Order: sequence, then structure tokens, then C-alpha cells
Amino acid sequence: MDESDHPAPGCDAKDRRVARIGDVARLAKVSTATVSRALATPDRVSPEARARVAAAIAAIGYMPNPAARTLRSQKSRMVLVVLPDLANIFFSQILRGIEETLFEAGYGMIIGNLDGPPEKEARIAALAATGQVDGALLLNGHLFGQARGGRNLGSRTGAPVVALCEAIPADIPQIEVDNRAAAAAMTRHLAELGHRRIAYVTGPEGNVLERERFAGFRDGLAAASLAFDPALVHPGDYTLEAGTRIGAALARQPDPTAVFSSNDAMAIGLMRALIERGVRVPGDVSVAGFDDIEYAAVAEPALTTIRQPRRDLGRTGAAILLDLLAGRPAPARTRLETELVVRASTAAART
Amino acid sequence: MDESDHPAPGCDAKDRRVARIGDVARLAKVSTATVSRALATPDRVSPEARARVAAAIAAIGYMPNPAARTLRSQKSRMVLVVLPDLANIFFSQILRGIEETLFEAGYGMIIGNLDGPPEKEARIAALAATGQVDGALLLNGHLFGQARGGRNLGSRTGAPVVALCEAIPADIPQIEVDNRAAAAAMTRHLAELGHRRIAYVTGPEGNVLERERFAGFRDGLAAASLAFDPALVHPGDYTLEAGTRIGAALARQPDPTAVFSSNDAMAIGLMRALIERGVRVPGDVSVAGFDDIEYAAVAEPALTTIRQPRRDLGRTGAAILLDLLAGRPAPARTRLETELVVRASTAAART
DNA sequence: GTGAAAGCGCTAACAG
DNA sequence: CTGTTAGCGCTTTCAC
Repeated sequence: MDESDHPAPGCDAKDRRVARIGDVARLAKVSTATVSRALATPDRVSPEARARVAAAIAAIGYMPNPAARTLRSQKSRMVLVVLPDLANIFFSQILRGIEETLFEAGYGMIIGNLDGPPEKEARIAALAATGQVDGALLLNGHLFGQARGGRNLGSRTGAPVVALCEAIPADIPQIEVDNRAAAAAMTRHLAELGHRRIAYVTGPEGNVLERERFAGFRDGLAAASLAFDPALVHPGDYTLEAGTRIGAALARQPDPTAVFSSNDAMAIGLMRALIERGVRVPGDVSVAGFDDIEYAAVAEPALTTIRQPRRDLGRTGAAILLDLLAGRPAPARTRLETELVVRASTAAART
Repeated sequence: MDESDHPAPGCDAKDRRVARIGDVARLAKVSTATVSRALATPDRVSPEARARVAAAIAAIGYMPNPAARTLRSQKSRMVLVVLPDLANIFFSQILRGIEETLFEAGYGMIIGNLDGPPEKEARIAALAATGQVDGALLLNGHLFGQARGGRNLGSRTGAPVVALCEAIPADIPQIEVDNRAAAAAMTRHLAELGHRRIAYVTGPEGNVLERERFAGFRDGLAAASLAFDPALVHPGDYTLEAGTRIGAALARQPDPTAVFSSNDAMAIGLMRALIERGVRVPGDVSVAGFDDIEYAAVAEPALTTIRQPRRDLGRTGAAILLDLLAGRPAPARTRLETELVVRASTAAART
């Protein structure tokens, strides 16, 4: 509220803080309603008016105020993407797929990163509850908003929510890969190489992905007629550091001839810790991961893993959310294919 | 617009879409202004009123509508963070530092990822121009908004902007590490190991970081009395793939005994490509990186690199932006220390 | 096809 | 310390 009170102090119109819809209307000699319509529903405006409005907008560089728009229309054209850990490189391609799809549709993306103090969760949920976003995409494999007793995200506002992994309350649309089958396939791959004692590195407790992958691991053992030994299960948390720590422990344990890590980051840290301690990979111990992150292929040895179509997951998830947002029907469940990528880190068991 | 038209069809008040400030006011028997003040400036409200408001808010689960708030107060309590590539793991710790600092101050973060179609840049700039964010943090080492002839981010709105690297127009506060000195130190490290022919892998053209690092490389060469040979400069773009590609080329080139890559991702891809082709690292060729990303320490061999205090960079940048936002003065330039981390990927030159 | 007018939910003057 | 009132900038009936 400095000098912006008097409309035109004599200079060019340029020093006015920021152009509003009224400025465009005045310049184009139409009402603000027509400007609004020219932007939202051009076909309901005469070509002449439309042209004048476009010219006026270009002339003064008008940009609609999103807060006003959101307040009035109760739509933000923003989507919330909730993920457990932004630092996990696994999500970056998914985010990319989501963002490009949303962008094309004129939607923006707000990232809700759960990594940090638990109070953050409430703030993220508030984004949806207060209409800052029109819908949400959940990439977190654990219950969201469980503090309030269930999926509160959306339940209050009716904002559509899509899960990009096995969803927890199974009543929201989900896009997923068959983690269980893929983990089973990897386990069978190891068994077929002659491994009988296969260690398993878990993800965080309570994680849905982890539950599926672990179940797949056990399926695979069963399919190969191998007994499950709880002593071979090492609790991890999907971080590189956990992998390094567990690798150090495994190096002292001559028993398992193969390790199946439920994600690549841990597998890479683990391989490194083994090699550092003189354990040869895959000579002494085979190591397998899950996800096929970029660093899996350049690890030494290159990591055998399960490739997930991450960008596609993101694109598909976003597309389904957009459908929901537009009131179109969406499949309750979409499954994308994975692929077993055999590289150098797995080999026949030593005899 | 379904059944929400008739106010109270008989059920509990619970099915009302979402509580507004008026609902709180009614329940607490105060005016909406008092509710607003109880939230914003509690000390200007009597303890009794404050308590009644708090109880009412808790009872109906009221959350202020941010769009209305933003529209009225012209403040969004949101900060824009612009970065060139969300997939680059280098940024994750910086983001973390930023986010935690902003969160404590009650600010939210919107990520503007430049990676993608160029139209995205305009949309990101619009966030600032339309008041969706109160300020911005620039992590991109290249000119932003140059299409409009200069830093338009902020110039229209007066929103404060802070650069987390050497800024392009040097008139905004910047937080940086001395890239040039660090690169020179690394180059000297290689020279001291006896390397005379040191290849250099660049970042994207026009990147400010890159300019500094490259200058540092040349400084280092000069300090070691080594001639600069343009033939040893390989244009990269900070991606793993570029590293792999350049590594493949280098494997055919027996000349350089050391490679200094201007970031870790490329160095890791490069090492891998060399090793795959039978070139020993560091036996035949030493490799050095820059950044000390998490994967540098677990690469095989572990990568010699320059550690940047990434989380601290983020925290400091956010803190300075918060100062600016609060009208407090801020230093034009803050410099954080780097550290040369010597690991296994560099060794004495073969003779 | 277009304009007038109401109001989204909130905060900030201004009185009292 | 509290209430009344106006209005942030836009979209959207409702008339014409």
C-alpha cells in the first residue's frame, strides 16, 4: 500500500503492481465476465471480443490470480503427491511421469514429503482438506493419516485419491506392479542358480510394498522347496546406509550364498560392504535388488534386479487421477509389468 | 453441488462440507475477527475468548482456507524452489535442508522442476508473479526467466529471491561454496599424484557452477604448471549416462592418466564404463568427482570427490530467504566450506 | 454473446 | 479487547 493507491501517476501503466482482470476488461472494452469466459470457455465468446481480450492480456501481461480463482471456483488445479522420502532416487522417475502428465493437463504438482517430523503429515493432509489441491497421488507404502483413524485424506473433502502401490484401504484406485510375483521370480532365479541359503533384506516395517515383496520371497522359496529361515531375514529401511550396515553383518556370516535385498539402494550399499571385507560378489555371495534404479546398472558388479516401469507408473497414476478429477470413471486397479534383469551380481552358488 | 445445498437435513452438523471461520465464531460466541486474531495474534485476544475459540476449532476440526487467506493477506506462506532436475540426487539433501527450515517457520515449499518442456519455465515463473509464493530459492545454475530478458522472477512482484549457487545477476543474495577453489584443489591433488594429462568432464553448457569448476580446473593446472589441452575436455551434462558415454570414449584414449568429472554422477558412470572395458581404476586411470553424493562412497572403487555441505546449504539458503521475507537484512553472500575427500579412485600416475 | 452483481472465506481497518 | 464492515480478484448465476 505504498504508491499503488493512485491509479496513474503519470508514468506508463507499467508501474502498477500487477495487472488484474479489470485492467484487461477496460483495455479490451468488455466486462470482466467476458475476460473470464475468454480464458475458460473461449467458444462462448465472440471471435472479436476474444481477439481484443487476447491483445489486452498480451499488452499488459495479465496473469490470473490463482488464489482468487481457487477461492471462487473451489478448484485449485493442483495435485498433491505424497511420498515417504524425497531423497530416495527411486521416486524421481515416477515423479517425472506424474509431472509431465499433470502439466499437459494444466495441473500443477505439490510434493508432500513425509520424511521428517510427524507433524508434517498433518500439514500435508491439510493441503487436501483445505482445498489447496484437487486430488492426491499416494506413493507411500504406509498408512496415511492413520493418526485420525483411517484415510482422512479425501474422506472429508471428497477429493479423489489414487494409490501408486498396493493401497492400504483397498477402496481407492491403485496402480501397481505385482511386487509379490516379481519377488518370487527373483527368488526362483537365485534358487535356480543353486542357492539354498538365501538371505533377505527387508524394507521398513509396515510398508505395504515390503509386505508384498516379502510374501513373494517366501512364495519363491516354497516354489523351490526351500525352507524359510527367519535367521536369514535382515530388517532394513530402503536406505543405502542400512544396506552397508547389513552387508557388514553378512560378511561375518558365511552361511548364505545369496542375498535378496528388497530394493536396489540397500543392495548397492550391501555389495560394497561385502566387497570391502573381501567377500567376492558374485563369487562368494550373489546379490539381487529390486527397482532397477539408475545406479544399479553402474554398480560394480552390475546389479541383478527387478525393473519397474517407473515413469509409466507415474504417468498412469496421474492419468487416472485426472480421469477422476474430470468425473470420468477409472479402473479400481491397474497392473503394470515388471522385468527380471539379470546382470553380473548373481551367479551359480559356490559348491 | 449435490446435496450440500440444504444446510441441515437433520443429521449431525458433521456432514457440512467443511468448517468455515463463521462456524467457529458462532460456536465460540465471538466474531470472525476474533477467531482470526486468536489464530494470528493470540496475545491480542483475551484468554477466555482464546480458549473458547480453541475449543470450537477442535470441536469442529476447523482449518483456515489458504486460498482465502492468500487472497486477502497477499501472502501465501509458500516458497518456490527452482531446480534444474529433480532426478539429480545431488539436490535431495539440499531440499531436505530447505524444507526442514521452512517447515519450522510455518512455510511450505513448492518445487519448480525445470527439467521438461521449456513452457514449464513460464508456469514456474508465474507462481511467483501471481503471488502463489512469497519468495523463491534458485538452485539452477542457469539464467532463469531469461526469455523475458533478465530475472523476471521477483522483479515484477518484488518477491525476495535467494540463489543457492553463484547467482547470475549478482544482485540477489547467494549462498555458495567456492566451487572454483575446490576444483582447483582437486586438480592439484591429481597433479600431486603425478598426473600430467588430466581429462575434464564438463557440466551443461552455460551452467554457472560449471563455469566456476572449469575455471578452478584451469587454475589447478596452472598452479601445477600443466598446460591446458582442449582435447582433454569432454562435454557432459551432469547425468550418469553422459558419464557412461564419455567413459567409453576415454577407454579408447590411452592418453590421460586421470579424469576429473565436474560431478559425481558422471564420474560413477565413467568409472563403470572404463572398468567394463578393462581399464583399471585407479591402476590405469584415476577418477575424481565433485559433490560427494551418497553413491560416491559406495562406488567401486570408492570415489575421490569434493564434499559439499548440502543440507547446510539448504538450511542456510532457506534461513536467509526467511529473513528477507520477514524484512530482516540478509548478507549478500554466504560462503560454506567444502572438503576434499580422498578415496580409492585416485592414485599415483602410472609411470 | 454479453454485462451487472453477488460472493467464495478470510483478514484488516476502523470504531467502540 | 472486541465487533462491524469492506473487499482481496476472480467466476458465475442471472438477466438481457
